[in-house]
Amino acid sequence: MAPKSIKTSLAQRGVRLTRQRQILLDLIDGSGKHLDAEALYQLARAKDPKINRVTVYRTLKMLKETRLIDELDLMHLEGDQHYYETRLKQEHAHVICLNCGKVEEFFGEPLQRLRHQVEKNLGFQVVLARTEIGGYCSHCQLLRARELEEAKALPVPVVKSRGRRAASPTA
Amino acid sequence: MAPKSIKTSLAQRGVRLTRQRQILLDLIDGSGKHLDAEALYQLARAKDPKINRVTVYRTLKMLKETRLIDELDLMHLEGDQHYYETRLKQEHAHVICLNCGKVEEFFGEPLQRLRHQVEKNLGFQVVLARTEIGGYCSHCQLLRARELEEAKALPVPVVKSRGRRAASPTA
DNA sequence: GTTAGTGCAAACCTTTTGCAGCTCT
DNA sequence: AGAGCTGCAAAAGGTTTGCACTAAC
Repeated sequence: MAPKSIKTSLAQRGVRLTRQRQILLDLIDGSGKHLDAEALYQLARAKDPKINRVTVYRTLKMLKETRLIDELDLMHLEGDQHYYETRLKQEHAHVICLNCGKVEEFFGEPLQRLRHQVEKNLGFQVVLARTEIGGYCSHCQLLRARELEEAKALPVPVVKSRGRRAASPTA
Repeated sequence: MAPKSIKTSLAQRGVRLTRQRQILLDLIDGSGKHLDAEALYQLARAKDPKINRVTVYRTLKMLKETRLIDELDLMHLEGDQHYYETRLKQEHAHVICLNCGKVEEFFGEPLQRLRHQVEKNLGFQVVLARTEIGGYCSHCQLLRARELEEAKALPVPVVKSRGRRAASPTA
């Protein structure tokens, strides 16, 4: 069940808690992962085969505009779709491995400092913040080092590496 | 002219400096603004009416992959297109007014701290970082306060406000 | 001369819209 | 009862791809 806070928050605004929305809300904060519209649609379809993709998009848009969920890009590693997560958690940055697609979350004071400084120095009223960091996770750094070693030991003709697609991101 | 550094950097990789690429490179770091593919295409067309939109996309993709430019979303305030800027500047966050679309840049130590902490705490090798902050600029905060005052003084029926489109972002 | 890069047309993927019918409060 | 939502079909917006031709090195 999606936490009462989101549902009551919606109810207070006069937003109807339809069957479709309940399903989507439960999925969004039930799964620990960052889901995109299509994944959400597929999962929702398992619970209600009648649900329409458009309803998913409309619900996400509404939740985003009412600031109940955050929209992420995750560095567009797999395409141009967006990912979503509840706003219940503490503010965090998303750290994405450009090789394997793994997504880690970083909670730490620089994020709050940043927010405060922007408010103070620019006289800005911060409503939402999104920090995404791309690079290589410790695992892929090792992999890459090993590959380089092998290349040195066995100098075969260099294969031109075109931008590789990463694996699907995980929470 | 785009700085020699970018052009030599490309030349060293064996990338050809075609007429089209020269135009685009000059535009990208000549204008102080954050341009999207379409704006870039229109500007490039003024200098070379034969240039094709596809070439713009291909060039941007290549520059992004070779890490010579950064891709921004600017909170998708006007649509789902991307904006681009050279990587010559110091790392900075983009602060976007959700009402008027103005984009300010924030340089400050929390950004470096964040980067360092992610590298140290997660053993991550940071390659690129993107921080976007949405909210209300000082000007729009005043506007909004005034509107609220007027609403209080003259209690007309509330007009439901649907998500408004912001003005085009500026550097 | 070679190979990378360009232009064109067409496809692609994600998201939005118009409208008629359904449903939650 | 009636506004708010949904589903369907169709379109829009942004970006990529296949292929033959062109131009940079």
